[in-house]
Amino acid sequence: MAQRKSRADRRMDLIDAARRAMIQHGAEGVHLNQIAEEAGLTSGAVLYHYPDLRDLLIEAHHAGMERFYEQRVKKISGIADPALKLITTIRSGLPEGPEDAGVRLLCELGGAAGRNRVYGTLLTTLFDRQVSMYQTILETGAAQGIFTLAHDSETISRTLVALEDAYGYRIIARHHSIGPDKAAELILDYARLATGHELRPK
Amino acid sequence: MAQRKSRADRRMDLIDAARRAMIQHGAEGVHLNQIAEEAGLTSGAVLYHYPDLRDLLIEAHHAGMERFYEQRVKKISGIADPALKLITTIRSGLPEGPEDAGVRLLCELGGAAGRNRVYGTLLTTLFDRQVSMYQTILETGAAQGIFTLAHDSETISRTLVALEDAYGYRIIARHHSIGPDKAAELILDYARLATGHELRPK
DNA sequence: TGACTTGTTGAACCGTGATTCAAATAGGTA
DNA sequence: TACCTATTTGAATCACGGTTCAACAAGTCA
Repeated sequence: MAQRKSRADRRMDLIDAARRAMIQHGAEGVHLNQIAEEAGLTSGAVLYHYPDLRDLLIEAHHAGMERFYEQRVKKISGIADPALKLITTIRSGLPEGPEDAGVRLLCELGGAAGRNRVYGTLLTTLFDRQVSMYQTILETGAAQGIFTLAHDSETISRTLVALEDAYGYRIIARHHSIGPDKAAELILDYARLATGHELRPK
Repeated sequence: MAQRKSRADRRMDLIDAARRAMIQHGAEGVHLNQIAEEAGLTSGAVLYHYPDLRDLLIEAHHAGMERFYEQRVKKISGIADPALKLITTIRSGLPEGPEDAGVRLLCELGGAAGRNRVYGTLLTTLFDRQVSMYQTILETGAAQGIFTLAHDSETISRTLVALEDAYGYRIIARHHSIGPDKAAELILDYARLATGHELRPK
């Protein structure tokens, strides 16, 4: 028998198992047994913790987004220079490659969001949070006279997040000439235009 | 009994039925019976024409993309002025609203493209074709001295298509403040920066 | 130690979807 | 008209996924 665990621990395991299963089989194509297998349990045990599987899937998506966002915040937390911060932030929004689990999970939701309001809200919220993150950086840089913004910070930030999203999809779909490096360069090209800063990492 | 049809006619019907069924139930969550019902046939009849359902789904996606692309080309075909052509093209790449069937179908593929090479290739091909479409417009405008391009035409075009894609997803997910009009305005803001043209429709 | 709680299994059951195929039917054709 | 072939149906079958639940195992606590 699989090791017995506390309710809280097991739920965390299951959320993680669901995340992995969804990446393999799709957010909507995933089956209870696949999640159970991924967690090393039987389907009954999964149902014991999540009588309604949809709740588990939503929690897994929520956790995936939270993790994605936190990782980004962490990567830029120690950086003071707005230019370097902007460069790092752009990079942190892109998948590391076609197999990047965090972004794969987010991409799974794009289609489902059209049919499922909860997923739509999750994605929308994540988008807005990322926009805020960029706005802070841009306005700090502008206040310091480092950036000369071509538009208001919200417009530029929305564009930056949109570009990350779209190139994320391209990378996941294995575009032959747009990988993480090329995508970062394309977004930086825009950022230069929008901030009037050359944005060269020292 | 449903009306008897020629092989070619029936296949067209089925492709359309599959398209509708996938929008309702997801590209991967769709079932044979749902497609059959949408086509007004029984599951057996569907299998008679498409012994492997995956072939039908791929053809349906392919047809959806073809239709989407052709509609865009058609909308801009009569326009001579590069600026107006650019504005119209941008608008034609966005869904008309959250229910827009063409874009919904494309969004369905985003996640699946990570797992399915065929879908990845389809999306990548569409992306590249749209980039070419923009390049033609930009270079015509530049040659006429109307546009002053801030980057090479490929970079700008990729950015434009990426923005369309990303805002398409936002609109489908029902973002509270980004609808078709706002999205078009955001993309135009970038296009102004990149072309040096004010891009005001007369 | 023994009762009690909680987590897990495994088997049984049920409904559903895919698949197969003989029979029925519509259209075309000689 | 009668035949021929392509298309469609409907029922039977099979496989599989979700759901339930009695039994069991592993902790917990008095």
